[in-house]
Amino acid sequence: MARKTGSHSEITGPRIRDAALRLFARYGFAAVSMRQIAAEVGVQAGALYLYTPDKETLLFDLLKSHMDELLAAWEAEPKDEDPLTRLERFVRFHIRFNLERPDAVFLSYMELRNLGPDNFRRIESLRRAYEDELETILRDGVRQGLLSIPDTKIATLAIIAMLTGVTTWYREGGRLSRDRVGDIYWDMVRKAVSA
Amino acid sequence: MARKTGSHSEITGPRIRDAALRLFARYGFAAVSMRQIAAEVGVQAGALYLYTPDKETLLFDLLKSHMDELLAAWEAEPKDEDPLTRLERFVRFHIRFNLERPDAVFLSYMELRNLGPDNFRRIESLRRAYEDELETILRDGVRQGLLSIPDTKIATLAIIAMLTGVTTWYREGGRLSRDRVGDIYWDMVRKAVSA
DNA sequence: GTCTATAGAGCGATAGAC
DNA sequence: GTCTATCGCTCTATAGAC
Repeated sequence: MARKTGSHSEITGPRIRDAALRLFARYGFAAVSMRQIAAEVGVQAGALYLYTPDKETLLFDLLKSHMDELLAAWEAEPKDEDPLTRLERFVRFHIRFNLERPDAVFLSYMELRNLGPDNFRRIESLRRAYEDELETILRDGVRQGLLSIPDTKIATLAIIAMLTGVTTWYREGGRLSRDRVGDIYWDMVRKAVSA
Repeated sequence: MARKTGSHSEITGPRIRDAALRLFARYGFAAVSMRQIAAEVGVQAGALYLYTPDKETLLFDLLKSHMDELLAAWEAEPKDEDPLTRLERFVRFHIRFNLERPDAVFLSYMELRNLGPDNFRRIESLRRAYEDELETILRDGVRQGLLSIPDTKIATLAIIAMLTGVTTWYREGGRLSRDRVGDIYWDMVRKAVSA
C-alpha cells in the first residue's frame, strides 16, 4: 500500500462532513465553529482547510450532495405508468428517503440563508426540479381525470411540506413503524387530491 | 407631560423587538450580533441591555409573545358546534394568522434550539396546547362519524405542517389572494380527512 | 496530512460619564 | 436613557514546522 504512517486523508474528509452535518443540524450553521467540527473529528481546526476552502463551502457541499442524492434516488425508482400508482410511490419514497436523513433534510431548508447568492440559486434549482417531479404526476392525474386539484403548484408544495414534516416528530422505535407512517400519509394524500 | 428630553424608552423597547425579530428570521439567531440589532434601531449596543438581560432572553420573549398571541387569537374565534365548520375555521385561521407574521413563524420552529432547557420547554408546551386544539376538533369529527382519520395525532401534525408551509412560498401581491389560498388549502384538508 | 501559533476581527456584556 | 470605552473571549483563516 505504501501509505505514509499517520495519513488518514481517505477517511478524514467524510468524517468532517459527517460531523459538520450533525453539528450544523443540531446547533445551526452560525453557532458551530470550525474548532468544534475539528474536535468532533479528532483533528485541529487548521486541518479542516485541507478539505474545504471555507466554512460556507462545507455547508454548500453538504446541501448539494443531499439534493443530488435525492434526485438520483427518485430517478432510480420504477417508472409507473399510472399517475395514482406513481403518486403513491412518490409519497412513500419521500417519507422513506427523508426519514433516513433527518439532519440533511433539516439543513436543506433551514440553512439556505447562509449561502451566497450563487450557491443559493444552485440549491434552489435542484429543489425546484424535485418539486417539478411531483407536480408532473399531479398534472398527469388531473388530465386523465383521476385527480381533482384546484391548483397543482400549491398542491405540490402542500404535499411536500406535509410529508417533510414527518422528520420533525418521527422517532425510531416509537409507536409507529416507517411503513405504517407511509400508509397513514398516503391515505391522507390520496384523499386530498382524489377526484 | 414633563418627560425628559431625549427619552425614547416607550418606543425603543418595541423597536428593539421588531428589529431582532426581522434580523433573527433573516440571518439566524447566532448569526446576528447585538451590535447589528442596535444599529437597526439607531442606538448603541450597550443600550439594548436596558431592555433585555441578555440575547437569549430577547429571543425567548419574541417566541413567547408569538405563541401567546396565537393561542389568544384562536381563543377569540367563534366556537362553532359542528366539527367540520370548526375545522374549516381552524384552517383559515391558521393560514391568515401565520401569513401576517412570517418572521415569527419561522423563528418559532427554527430557533427553538437556541433556548436553554427551561425556556425550550415553556415554548414547546404552548405549541402542544395549540396542536391539541386541532386534534380535539379531529377527534370530535371522528366520533360523530363526520371524519375518517387513521391516526388523529399524525393528522394533526400533518395538517399543521402543510398549512404552515404557506409562509415559505406566499408572496404579497402574487398570483393568489390570501382568501383564495385559504380556499385551496381547505379543499385539500377537507378531502384528506373526510369520511 | 496534521500540528502549533497567530493575525485580525468581532462577539456579549459591563462600567461609568453625562 | 443613552453613550463611549473596554474586558475577556472566540471566531475564521493562514503560515510555517515537522
